[in-house]
Amino acid sequence: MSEDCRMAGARLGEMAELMELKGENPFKVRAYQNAARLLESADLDLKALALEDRLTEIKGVGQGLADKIKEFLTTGNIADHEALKLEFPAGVVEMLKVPGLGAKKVKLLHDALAINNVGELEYACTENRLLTLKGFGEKSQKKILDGIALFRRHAGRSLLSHALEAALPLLEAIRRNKVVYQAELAGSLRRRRETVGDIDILVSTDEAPRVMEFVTRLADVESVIGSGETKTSIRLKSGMQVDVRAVKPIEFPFALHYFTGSKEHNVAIRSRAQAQGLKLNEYGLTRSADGTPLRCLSEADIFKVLGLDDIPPELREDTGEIEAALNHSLPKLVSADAIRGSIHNHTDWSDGIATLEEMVAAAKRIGWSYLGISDHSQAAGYANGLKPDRVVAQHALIDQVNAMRPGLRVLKGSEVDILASGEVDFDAETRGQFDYLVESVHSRFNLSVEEMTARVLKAIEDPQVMVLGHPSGRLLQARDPYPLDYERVFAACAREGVAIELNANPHRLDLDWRHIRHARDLGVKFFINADAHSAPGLDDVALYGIGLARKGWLEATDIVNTRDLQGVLAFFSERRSRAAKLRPGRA
DNA sequence: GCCGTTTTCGGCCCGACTGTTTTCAGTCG
Repeated sequence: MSEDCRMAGARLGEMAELMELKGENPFKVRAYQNAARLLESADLDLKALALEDRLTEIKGVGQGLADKIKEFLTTGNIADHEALKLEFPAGVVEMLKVPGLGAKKVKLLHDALAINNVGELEYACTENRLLTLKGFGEKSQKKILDGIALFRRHAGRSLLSHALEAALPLLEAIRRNKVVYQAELAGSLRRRRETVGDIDILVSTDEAPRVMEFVTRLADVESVIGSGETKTSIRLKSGMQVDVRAVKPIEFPFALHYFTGSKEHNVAIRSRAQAQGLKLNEYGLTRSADGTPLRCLSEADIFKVLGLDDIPPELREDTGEIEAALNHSLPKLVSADAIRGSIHNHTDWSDGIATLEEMVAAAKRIGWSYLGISDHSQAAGYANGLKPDRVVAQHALIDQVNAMRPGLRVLKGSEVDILASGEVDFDAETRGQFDYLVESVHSRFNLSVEEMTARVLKAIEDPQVMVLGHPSGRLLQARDPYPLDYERVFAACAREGVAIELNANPHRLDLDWRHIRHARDLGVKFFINADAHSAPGLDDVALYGIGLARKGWLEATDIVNTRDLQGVLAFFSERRSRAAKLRPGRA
């Protein structure tokens, strides 16, 4: 049922893009965007609501949109949407993804220069054809070329979350096939990389051709790229490519290790095997001298034969995991059941879609013992940030909820903007009313590395700041991280007792796992936070945040929100006393 | 197209930044 919701939302979103290109009333476009965003992150039984004529009870859905949704539910299409698609080729819509290009400019490029896709746009830039257009100069042409380069770097890859959502149902379907003994995800998906190029599924069976045949007939398949006896590549309707490989049961552990990668990890492992007089490939592990196969029933067995501890897939990036496995110093990686709460979450008081009570109920369902509410601060006008009077009102509500003993403790927080000056939003008195602050950069991304670092370092000094939120500011496939001297920021966080956030939103996954270990080695502690803007958003901690922490080699003790409520409050007071010692006399 | 202690029309967030202009349009968050 939530699938209907997501798909209807996606359709309305596409319609909004097309209407924007067409130059429709911007407020009408926004109405479609709002409804799309809401539907895509909500979990409503649309069919039931439609049947009872109650679609208009959804906030932001009036009679017009209700009719469109109903049309989609009954016919699978929306006539207006089909008509709009005829007006603009898909390549024109794609140009909207180039940073710096909006609907107006794309339409002008399409109308005046007959540019139909990103490739033609790039060519037109190199021919200086944009310069003839009103409102375009050399700098904008250069900016568009840079934007295309960024767009290209991400093309063909998918977010981990999208890939997992597509892969898990396929995996289940394959596992249900009775000639399949075992099936697992492999590749970068199994290693929980933040983006993946394709979905790899490995199958153990004695009847490979039957499995291959079965795979080509799965529901979501758009086309079969290729299909042989043991390997089939398909393209899903979503555009994602899936490679399914079938091996014999005895080969499965070796193939699983091989196809999980990374390539770099495999090279290092194979050379280690070679040095021991062994040969490792996707079919087995044999003695080089006489070809005698060594039996392994699991990946752990393979590592054991090579004198190594079992290396979790997330660590297989050839960044020291093999040495650690040799020295028995691999970390005992954190798991989802260790998490006791999340302290960076939004409600409909700012830009979330769920009420505070709904968020609390969802957190309770997960089994958390505390939930921090951290709506945006006043400077975040675009996100409906709270002014001091609304802070007071929200705190009264939180007191009320806590007084009703909801089964967990609601903490009073705020995601405060780090202003361009490095000041933290709100006056000191208002800041003092919170249990804690998560501070984040949301504006002025184009500072130099010195300016940005100075800005963040200054903001860390506020004694109420407990967490540095999404430290790099990156949006996967959409926005590069802003320049920041991580070394100095990590050192300052360690000294101040300020934790660094591992933002579990699948579009962020920030701090990047490549930096996490270094921060930990400098003494930094972490929060894995949902940054939820809806009730289901809280699940991102378990779905994606844990994978991020594991890729960063973290154990439960590195992560503050594995502690109970008292432990988290103790972390806050420790932070305050450190700030007081570092800057005696300041509030 | 949605919404209503401003309720059936008229507003819907709005300021900063950029590149282009010479007072502004488009994009972004």
